[in-house]
Amino acid sequence: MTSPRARRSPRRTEALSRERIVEAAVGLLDAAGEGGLTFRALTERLATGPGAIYWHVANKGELLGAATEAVVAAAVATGPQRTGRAGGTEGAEGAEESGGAAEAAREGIRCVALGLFDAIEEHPWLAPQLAGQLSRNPGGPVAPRIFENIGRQVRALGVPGDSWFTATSALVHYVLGAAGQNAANTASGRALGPDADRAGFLDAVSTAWEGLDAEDYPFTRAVADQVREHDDREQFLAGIDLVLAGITALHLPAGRPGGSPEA
Amino acid sequence: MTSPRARRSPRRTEALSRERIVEAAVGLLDAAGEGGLTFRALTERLATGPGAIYWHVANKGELLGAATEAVVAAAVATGPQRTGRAGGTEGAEGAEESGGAAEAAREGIRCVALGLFDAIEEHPWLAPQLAGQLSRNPGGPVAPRIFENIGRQVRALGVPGDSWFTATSALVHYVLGAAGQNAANTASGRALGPDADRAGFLDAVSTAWEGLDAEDYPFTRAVADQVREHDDREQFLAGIDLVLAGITALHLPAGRPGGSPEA
DNA sequence: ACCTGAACACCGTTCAAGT
DNA sequence: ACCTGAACACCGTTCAAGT
Repeated sequence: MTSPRARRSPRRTEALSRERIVEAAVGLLDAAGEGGLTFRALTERLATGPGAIYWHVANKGELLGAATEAVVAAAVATGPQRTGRAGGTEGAEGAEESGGAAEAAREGIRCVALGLFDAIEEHPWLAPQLAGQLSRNPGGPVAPRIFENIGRQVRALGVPGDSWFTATSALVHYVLGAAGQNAANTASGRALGPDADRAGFLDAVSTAWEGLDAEDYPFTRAVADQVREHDDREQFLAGIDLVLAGITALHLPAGRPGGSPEA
Repeated sequence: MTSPRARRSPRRTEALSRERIVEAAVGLLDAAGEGGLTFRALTERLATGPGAIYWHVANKGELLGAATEAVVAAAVATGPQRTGRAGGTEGAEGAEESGGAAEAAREGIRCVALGLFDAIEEHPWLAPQLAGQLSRNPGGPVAPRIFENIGRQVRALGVPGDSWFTATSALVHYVLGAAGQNAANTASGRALGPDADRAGFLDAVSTAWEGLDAEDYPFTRAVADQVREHDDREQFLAGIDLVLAGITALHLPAGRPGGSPEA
């Protein structure tokens, strides 16, 4: 209007684009959760009006979907190179020793799963997004992306073709369920206070479970102390291994390429 | 009317209570999804003002939590008596034959899981609720209720105590992940049109997956037709059995009380 | 084509006031 | 104690109007 030059807004020009909008949306979601994503906060952050955003994006739902897709794509892309304990299996392609390829596939599954786990923990708003409206647009690329990455490793494991869908679905469902639950936990932990970050929250849950009615909740009470001491990632991987063991037992031919000694 | 004899007075008196409010909330959620729960719709349905509702309920979040708890409680309570294929194992308590108790425990797990599965399918708004803010109030009774019901059967299975938490967590996570994903699917199916109820939606997903890039999504494309033909409940139970097989392989003593002949 | 910004309908929540 | 209902701040979305 008045002066197209030099206004004290740090990023006045820069040209608005769908990519920049999605980027800003992810930033708002990370900073303040699902409630933090607002068209008004977005217009302020991007120094525009709502109409400009609606030119690039149909509505809030599509924006949430695009943010979800962006984060998931980044997560499964960088998954294999993570710094966590699930690295160092680059011999997967050439491995031909009995069970070597299968074990590499198992490591690959753990990698993809951990990538999603970390992404959901880093962006807790992802969990309900994936759980509640992932398939709002079934043609959308986020469901196939997860499915493809895990499914390839299932195939490499040696699972026969008619069990691919069952085995892959089970893994994906476990990953989404576990990671989602975990995100809910970390989110609540933050809400309790930034200092009592994680241990404090687990302690609160554990104490609450110990205080349950002894007659109605004997099992939950008995397990309460295991809640206090468990490690999230470790527990998550233990669950993955449980599903993998089930796949090995039910879907792998008797040759058990898993590498475990015959018993 | 004002007469106490009056049969079904849709509104008027009836005395407002927290229970009646939660009941109405579930009705609105079932009818129109999460967006259907509105204080204005609630006031109209209950013939009151918003202040009356706020007298019994702190805010919308608490109302959603109460609705979730009510539905989950009903689901796990009626689970064992369902009409589905997972009934008829009332001999669990007295069974002493080798493996009989363990197999009964497995059936019990399938029952509880199917109860939750059906509840989420019947109330699709439950899925993000359970995934995203189940542990918003960790002392709340919904997480322990699910955990307790599955955990007891895990104990009955013969899993040693120090694996209870791992095994039960894996089962719960799978159930929540699978049921949540399924609810998203059915919800999208309804959105596509009431006539193309379920098969039409699966067909759409299958076709979309077949149309994916051949180089980026070879596995997903190869599995597309299995998507079209699969049955939700069957697939869900197959996943349960996968996790159960993993628990048997990793956490059950060598005596394998599962009933399978020794090998 | 891309952007502006006032305006609209609707939402959760509050609160002085009633019984 | 329990309920009423106007009012408030905020939200997603639209659209005539500008460049």
